[in-house]
Amino acid sequence: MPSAERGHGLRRDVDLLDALASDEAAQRGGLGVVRLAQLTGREKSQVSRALKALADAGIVERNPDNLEYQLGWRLFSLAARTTANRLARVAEPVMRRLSGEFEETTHLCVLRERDVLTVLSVSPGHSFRMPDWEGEPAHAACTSAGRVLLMDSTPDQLYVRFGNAEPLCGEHPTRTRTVPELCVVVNRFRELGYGTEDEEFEAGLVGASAPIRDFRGRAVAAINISAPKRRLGPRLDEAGRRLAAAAGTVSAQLGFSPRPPIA
Amino acid sequence: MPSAERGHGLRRDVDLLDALASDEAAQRGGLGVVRLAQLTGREKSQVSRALKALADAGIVERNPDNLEYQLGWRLFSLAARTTANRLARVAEPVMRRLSGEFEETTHLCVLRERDVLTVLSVSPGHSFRMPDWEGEPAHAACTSAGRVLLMDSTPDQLYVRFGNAEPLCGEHPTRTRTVPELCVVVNRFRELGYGTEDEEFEAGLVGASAPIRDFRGRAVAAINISAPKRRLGPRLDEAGRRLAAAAGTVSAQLGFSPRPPIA
DNA sequence: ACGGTCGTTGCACTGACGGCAACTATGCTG
DNA sequence: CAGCATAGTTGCCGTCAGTGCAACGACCGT
Repeated sequence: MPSAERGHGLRRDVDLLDALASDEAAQRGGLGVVRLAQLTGREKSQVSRALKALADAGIVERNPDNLEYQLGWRLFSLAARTTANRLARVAEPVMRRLSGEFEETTHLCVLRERDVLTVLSVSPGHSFRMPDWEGEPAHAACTSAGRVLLMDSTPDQLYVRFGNAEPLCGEHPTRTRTVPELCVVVNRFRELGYGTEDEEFEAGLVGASAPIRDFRGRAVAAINISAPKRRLGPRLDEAGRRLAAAAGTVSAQLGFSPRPPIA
Repeated sequence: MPSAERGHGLRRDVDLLDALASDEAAQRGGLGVVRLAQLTGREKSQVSRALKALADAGIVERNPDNLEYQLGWRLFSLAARTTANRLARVAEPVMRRLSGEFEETTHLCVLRERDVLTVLSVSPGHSFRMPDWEGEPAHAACTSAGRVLLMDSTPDQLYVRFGNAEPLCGEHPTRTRTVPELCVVVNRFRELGYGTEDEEFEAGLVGASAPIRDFRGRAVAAINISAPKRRLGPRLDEAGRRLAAAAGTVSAQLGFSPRPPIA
């Protein structure tokens, strides 16, 4: 049996989409069949047929000249309907205000498996950094944003999520290496209402985060602000409180009522 | 024979995604397996399995409480990483048409910091696309394109972006020298849906611009047409309306849906 | 406890995907 | 212009993965 591995059918097509969203595809206008076959490890004939089907569905589009493929209109239409997008639309004005107040970049993050995904970045108007509002980069859950998103988890759930993958945060000089230690930190964050990080994710970088809750009360996202320690360090706890208030505003717009029914 | 038609594998899964993008799914938090089976005409067992695979790939997400599915972060990421690239592609043919109609050059502009960068220029004859994203000239935000790109900003944000750098447009005989004046102009443009300039950036030059929005509703670029006043002047408002319509076409291809974010 | 709905799982079947190879088209090189 | 290389499509057949049915477990309200 020469076939390396047989993914669950559809997962392979996702690989195609990922390849079409890669930097290489961005640099050039798109990607051809053979290149896509290389990138995904599939047969070029399969790639040809799969792409034809995908193009038929509008997921990808083809340039009639190059015969190169790119992501299609339907994907963008779908992306507009994701919860991440709804969140971003509600949170963006609040984040803009925060960015203006602190003159730093704020991020909107969601939790995916063991990673934190930055969905939206808002920089103050005069930021010198490029608009790196990438959707993709995923960080380990040793950031304040990640820990804030874990606030609702029980120790058992933390174990399920992180298994025995210790140390949790790789080789960084982090104080929390095991799940029990993470529980302690998360508990403190829960009582505070916000979380902070002090060079735990990256040297010289500090940050604060606060959870956004949906109508059910679940922490669905986190607002984060991070910056070099010498700039934000002294104001870190103030930033945390402001973030908590801002996150509360967003949560309210999502239908979250702080002290819901009952007790 | 219950089976209506058998699409090419993934096409059926696209039906699922479409159902998850429906208004019904947006109103409620998500959709359950049985409902999705009804909407797509598939077996519920198949829907269950297919969704499990899709969730595994990150295309959809599951609410652990309801067991309901909703569109996932990966769609958002794919689209976010590709919009910049797609922008020039979908805008180019539209701009070519506009150039032909008006016999003038159209520009595609993006906002960076306090400057407007021209990314693509289309003349009735040929088109020049700027290498990388670095457009060659950087104009102050006193052009119609720049102001159109500022349509979503609040006065506070404008202050953050431009600080106290007055007069805003250098020594040119411009009517807007301060941020409050800029706010007035921007507000008018927002109501119009397009913006115009009359010798404000350069003597003898008039122009019109309209904003292009991506799938998340952000004004990511502006489509602009500028020419000597004696040629374009009389048709300037007509040009503005045409630009707004053209920009709407491009926005739609970027997944922009005019609907407001949430109830 | 009961019926009702929702969601998952087991299992046999078959048709659609998987790979190989032949074919066409285009471009580069001597 | 022949020759070679690369890109892309199509035909073919074996087999594997999706399909449908039905049984099962979970949950909810009366």
